[in-house]
Amino acid sequence: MTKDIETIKLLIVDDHQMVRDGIRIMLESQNKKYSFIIAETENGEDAVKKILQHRYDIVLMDYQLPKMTGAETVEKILLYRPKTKILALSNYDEVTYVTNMLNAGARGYILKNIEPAELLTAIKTILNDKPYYSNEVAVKLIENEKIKVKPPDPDRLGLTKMQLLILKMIAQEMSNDEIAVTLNIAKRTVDSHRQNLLVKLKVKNTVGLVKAAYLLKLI
Amino acid sequence: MTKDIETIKLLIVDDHQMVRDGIRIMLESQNKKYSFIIAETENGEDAVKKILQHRYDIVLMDYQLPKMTGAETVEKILLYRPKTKILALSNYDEVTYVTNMLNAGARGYILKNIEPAELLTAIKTILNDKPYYSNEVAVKLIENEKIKVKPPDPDRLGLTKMQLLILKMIAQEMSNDEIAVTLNIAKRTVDSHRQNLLVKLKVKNTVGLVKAAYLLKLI
DNA sequence: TTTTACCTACGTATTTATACTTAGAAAATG
DNA sequence: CATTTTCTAAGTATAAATACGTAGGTAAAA
Repeated sequence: MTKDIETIKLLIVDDHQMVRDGIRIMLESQNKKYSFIIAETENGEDAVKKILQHRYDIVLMDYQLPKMTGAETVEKILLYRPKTKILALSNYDEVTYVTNMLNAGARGYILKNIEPAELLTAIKTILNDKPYYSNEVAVKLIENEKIKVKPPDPDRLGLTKMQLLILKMIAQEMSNDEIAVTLNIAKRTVDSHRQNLLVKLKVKNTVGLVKAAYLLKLI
Repeated sequence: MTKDIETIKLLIVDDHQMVRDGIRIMLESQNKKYSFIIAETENGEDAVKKILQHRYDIVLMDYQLPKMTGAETVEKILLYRPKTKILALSNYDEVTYVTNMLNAGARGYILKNIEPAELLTAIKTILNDKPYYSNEVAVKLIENEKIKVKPPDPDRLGLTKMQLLILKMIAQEMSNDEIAVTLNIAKRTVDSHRQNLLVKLKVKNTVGLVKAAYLLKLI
C-alpha cells in the first residue's frame, strides 16, 4: 500500500546561500512523507514579487535582510496576500526581533540551529494554522510577558467594491469632483469614501492612499 | 600656553548599552584635545527625532538596529538634514553592510574593535569632510571592486536638489507646512517648489507627484 | 431578535494644495 | 559680457482634500 506523498510549495527568503542550502537539505532529508517544491529569494523585494506571481503554501523568512527587514517584508506580503503563512527564522531570539516578526504577521518563529525533524514539525504546524515557536523563543516570550501579539487582521483588504473603485480613480489622478460626476453621486459622498479609505488603510493623506494603491496593485 | 579644547557634539545610535558605554569611555580617554558632548539613542526612529531637534557635529551609527536598519536611518537623517556627517560602525565588515551604509550616505565605516586613538582619528577625519574606513573594511572594499559609492545623481529628470528633497518629503506623507518647518523656509516657498514639480514632471496633482516619485525610485 | 457595526450618503468647517503673479539671485547661453 | 533662463522665495485667490457630524439601510453578531 503506497502512501500518498503530500507536496508542499515553499519559499525561502534569506540572504545567505548557505542557509538556504541548509534548509533545502534538511527538508529533503525528510522526504519520506512530503515532497517539497522550494523557491528562494535573497531579499524582501524579490520575495514580494514572487509572492505576487506564484502561490506558496508557506514562506520561511529570515529577520536580517539587506534593505527591507524580514518584518517589513512580512507586512508587505500580507498586504497583498493576507492569508500567506509565514514562519520566521533567525539566528537570534532577541525579543524585539521576535515581537517585530509576530506583530508583522508571522505565524511562528524558529532558530536556525533547529533540527530537521523539528523544522518539519514547525512547518506542518503552521500549515495547520497553528503557531509554532522554538523552545528558546517560547521561553523568552513568556518571560517577557508584554508580548501582546496582535492577530494578523486579514481584514486589511476588506475594502468594499465602492472603496476599491474610488481608490482606483484617485490613483488615476482624478479629483473628488471628477469622480462624483463620473459615478453620478455627490462630491460629499466621494469625500466620505475617501475619508473611510484614509482610516481603513491607516494613512494620513492622498500620498498614503497612492502608496496603498501601489501595494494593492491597483496601479 | 594653554591649548584651546575643541568641543564635539556627537550622537551615538546603537541598541546595545555596552557598546554605547564603550564608545563613551574610549572618547573620554582621549579628552586631552577634545571635549565631547555625547547623546545616545538605541534605535533609528529616535535618532531621526533627535536629529530634528538638536545639532550634532557627527553621528556614530550602528548597522544592526531593532526596526529600521542603520542604513535606512542614515537615509532618513540625510533626507531631513542633508549635511549631517555620519560614521558607520558595526561588528561586521560584510561588504553588503558596508556598501549599504555608504550608499545611504555614511561618510565612513569602522569596526567596533577599533582602538580609542583610531576612533578619534576617524571622527576627526569625517569632521574634516573626508571619508574614513577601518583597514579591514578598506581591504574588503578594494577586493570587491564593485564598490561604486554614490553614483553621482543619475539626472533625475533635471530636478534640482531642492526639488528632489521636497519631492521625497512629499512622498513621505509630509504636508507643505511640515516640510516648511523642517527646512526652515516659508510654506509659500514650499508651495512654489511643489508647483514647479507639477510642471516639470508634467502631472496634475499630488497623486501624480507620488507616481513620479515611484518612477524615480524615491520610494 | 435586538444590538452592533459599517456602508452609503451628504452637510459644514477647516486645512491643505493648486493657480497665477512678482522678483531677486544664480546658472546657463550666446 | 550681456542676455536669457531657471531657481528660490513669497504673496493673493481659488480649488481640493480632510475633519467632524448626521442619518437611513443592511448585514452580521450577540
